[in-house]
Amino acid sequence: MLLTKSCQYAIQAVLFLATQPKNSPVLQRDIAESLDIPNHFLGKILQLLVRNNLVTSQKGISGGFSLKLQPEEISLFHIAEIVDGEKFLDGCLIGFPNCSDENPCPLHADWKNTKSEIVNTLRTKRVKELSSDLITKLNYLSKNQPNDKSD
Amino acid sequence: MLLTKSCQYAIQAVLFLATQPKNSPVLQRDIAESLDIPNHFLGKILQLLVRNNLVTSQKGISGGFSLKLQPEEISLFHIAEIVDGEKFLDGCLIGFPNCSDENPCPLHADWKNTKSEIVNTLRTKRVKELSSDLITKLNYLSKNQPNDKSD
DNA sequence: TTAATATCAGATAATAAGGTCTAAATATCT
DNA sequence: AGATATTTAGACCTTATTATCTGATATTAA
Repeated sequence: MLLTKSCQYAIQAVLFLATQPKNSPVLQRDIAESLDIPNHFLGKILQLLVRNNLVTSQKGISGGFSLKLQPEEISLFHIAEIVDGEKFLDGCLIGFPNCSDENPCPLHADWKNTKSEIVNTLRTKRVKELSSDLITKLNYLSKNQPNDKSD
Repeated sequence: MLLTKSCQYAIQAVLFLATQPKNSPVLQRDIAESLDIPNHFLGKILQLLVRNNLVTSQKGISGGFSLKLQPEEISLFHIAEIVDGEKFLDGCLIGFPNCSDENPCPLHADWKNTKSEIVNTLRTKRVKELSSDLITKLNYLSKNQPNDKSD
């Protein structure tokens, strides 16, 4: 898996927030149910996003989460860096220690190339244009698998 | 991590076997020490390769492991399928359930494209041409980090 | 004041990675 | 032929990491 579950959930949650009307915080529970993510696991992830200024939170009645940055400012790479760490795409494909430009493994050049394409995709894709696509998906989910994992 | 450690070790081991003279089995211990792989973990992986007819083993004195197929017949994809499972590259980048061509997540098309490139690389790269590159790497390793993890 | 909500520490479960030990096979030596 | 040392095979155990759950605390709108 290229991205951890935490990271996948984070991306999903941010995209989801972007589909919701701004200025009206969304409950963690609603996010979890809509996306079929374990509720409390999502909580931890959202806290991380809050601490990193991607999302704001509001406690108490009519509280919840909403995006802090504009959807066109947030790239998927941004989210991945926060959740999976800055070097989430570093490392040698076949696990050689000390694999580098100077001491490349037999696949170094190819993998480096592929990685830069992936990074490019993640940097280019921003929440704004992705979130609209998400709505279709959510409709599908709500029709085909009623969520029942939350409490 | 795209490939599990087991898979990375498997690829390293197969490449290493390809650098050794055919018809003279290589000891598991020697493979482990040369590549700095935990010896007994490697054992398990080699057994898997044997069961899948990629490698042959010979017990007893002057026994060891050697390639069963020709180095030009073995692609990295072949190894990855055996160790990480046939669907090691399936699945949605951001973890949507039911992500498919019919019900794509917002990144489906891009990720599908990237995956097919990765598959293409892994299918194209065969042990023959990669193993010679490996020798350079091994020389570097032997100079810079004497291996001491084996028993 | 209260109910609703996020926050946070910590426990538990699942999976990946690695280790220990014994059995089975086999070339070599006598 | 039989004993022996060497080596792979395999069952089982431990550790590390990731994923998930539980419950108590802090905050805040009503």
